[in-house]
Amino acid sequence: MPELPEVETVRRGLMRIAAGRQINGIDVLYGKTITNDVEEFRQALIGQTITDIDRRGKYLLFRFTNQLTMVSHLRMEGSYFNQPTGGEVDKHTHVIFHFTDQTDLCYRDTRKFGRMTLVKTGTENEVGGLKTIGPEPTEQDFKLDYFIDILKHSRGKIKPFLLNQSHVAGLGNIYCDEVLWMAKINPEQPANFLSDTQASILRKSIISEIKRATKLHGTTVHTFKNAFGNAGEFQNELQAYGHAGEPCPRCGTTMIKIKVAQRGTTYCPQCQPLRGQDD
DNA sequence: CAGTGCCCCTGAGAGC
DNA sequence: TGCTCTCAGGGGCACT
Repeated sequence: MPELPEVETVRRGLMRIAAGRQINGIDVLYGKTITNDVEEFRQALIGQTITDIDRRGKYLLFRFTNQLTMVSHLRMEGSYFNQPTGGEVDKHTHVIFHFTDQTDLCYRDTRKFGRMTLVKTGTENEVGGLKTIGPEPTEQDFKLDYFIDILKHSRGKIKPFLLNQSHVAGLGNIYCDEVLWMAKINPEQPANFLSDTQASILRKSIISEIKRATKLHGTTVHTFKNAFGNAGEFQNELQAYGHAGEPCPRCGTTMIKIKVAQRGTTYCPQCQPLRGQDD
């Protein structure tokens, strides 16, 4: 499930296999992947060249000549890879961009959740979740004052709060469990019960964890592969996610798994106790 | 407006 | 063996 570090890894791969290439044909094998009219999408892009690939949160932004931007979200299992034109096409490949250099950029997505939307460059912030997306989880963009302020105004649980991309961009289920474990915060803690100290520690954990995971090319669980078909290395670094029933690396207590807002959630009941407002 | 819950999808794995 | 059921989950959307 690509989260920010995985999407950034994909972006870097795409810069090498797609940037600078000119499109001379597009096959759309599963129409729902494209939210535009499929024929208009194809006609608008044929003849265009990919000039750059940017990222905002978990969204990829393919920049084309002719002032066009394709917003691509991988959701659960979307992936890109390249191969020589005419290569084999499996049943989960839904979109193929043919380049003039006789290579293809293929989009594969087993669960068909991923979406692509073509818009005029400059209007991409009106597409889906980009309308309300929060700051990037970096030292410069994700300010402590801002974080403390939005926490105080939310009575919901901290885990779904962090999964909400309008609060801070890029966190998914895996990194949420990791940063809450690092910061010793219970996933069901109401957001407005966090102390300023906890908020500060949590913010630091988010920034450092995303940075560290990006450096290690993301986490490979299930099927995530980067644009070169390689796995990330960060799965070896996970402390909480996927470790239910095992001893907490910090205190040895058995980690437990519960459901929070429909999401599987692993945490240490000893290190991450539920606290009241005055604790 | 904030929060909740359903839905989109398929494959893996469990249970019978 | 083979069927059915459950689970995995990001984000859009309807609803409270």
